[in-house]
Amino acid sequence: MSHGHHQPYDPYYQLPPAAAAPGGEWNSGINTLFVSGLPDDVKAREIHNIFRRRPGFDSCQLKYTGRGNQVVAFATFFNHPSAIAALHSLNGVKFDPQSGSTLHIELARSNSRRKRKPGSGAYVVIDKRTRKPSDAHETSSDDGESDPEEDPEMNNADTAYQGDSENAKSEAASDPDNAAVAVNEIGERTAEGGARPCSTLFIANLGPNCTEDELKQVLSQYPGFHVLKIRAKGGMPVAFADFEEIEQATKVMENLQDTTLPSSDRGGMHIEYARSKMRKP
DNA sequence: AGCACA
Repeated sequence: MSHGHHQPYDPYYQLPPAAAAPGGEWNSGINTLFVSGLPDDVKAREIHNIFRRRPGFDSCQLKYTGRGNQVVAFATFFNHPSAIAALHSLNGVKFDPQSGSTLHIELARSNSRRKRKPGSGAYVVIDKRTRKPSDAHETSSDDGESDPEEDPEMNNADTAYQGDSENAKSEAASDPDNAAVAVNEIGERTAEGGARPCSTLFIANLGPNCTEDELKQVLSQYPGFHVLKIRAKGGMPVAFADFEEIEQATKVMENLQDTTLPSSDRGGMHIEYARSKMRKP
């Protein structure tokens, strides 16, 4: 098939605006997921149990919005790639087979500003529902374990509600001081490690336990991503990621350079252009 | 610094 677009090869060619994500930024500073599509009787514990096994998970909170019985949740990870990986693996998953409800997950518009208190519960409930006018303080219990018998079968250390009102401020929107960017502060120069631009990337400094799947989920958020191959070499895995266009590979290199995967025990990933393009499958 | 697959 012939591609509809054609652009001349030029090593100094600048990224076309069309290469940017539709809708704006490369939200590479966002570590928080916004979860909707939840049944109105969902429990924070259920949200927590879904996310807790995901690599890089930090904490989550369930929020009963005031509108209808709409319930949403926020899940916070230690870094952006972890959040993206969880997003990809959980988005669209059937949450309740009975009601047929399906998880809808997207990146939150800003990170949850709340840090989990050490030693306290890994999830939080915010209830803004209009129950009774007289009961304005809803879930506001003390910030200790207020309900130890929440779930006897899951009585690990992380099953304590803490309804505190300071959480109520962490909305999905409006948090400019935390919006975090530093997106692309590289020029259009095309000399990464001396290698010439290539639509295949070479990724090194991965942890020994990095899996192809983990990395793939991170990469697949970027347009043009094609194929990932991981190859272990002397104990240290390296990866090759192939993209449709050089410009797309460049974007990914810029955005993920030095970011640390949850599986990593070393520093962040080191990404360069591969010396040769990945062969066609 | 470490770059494979055909």
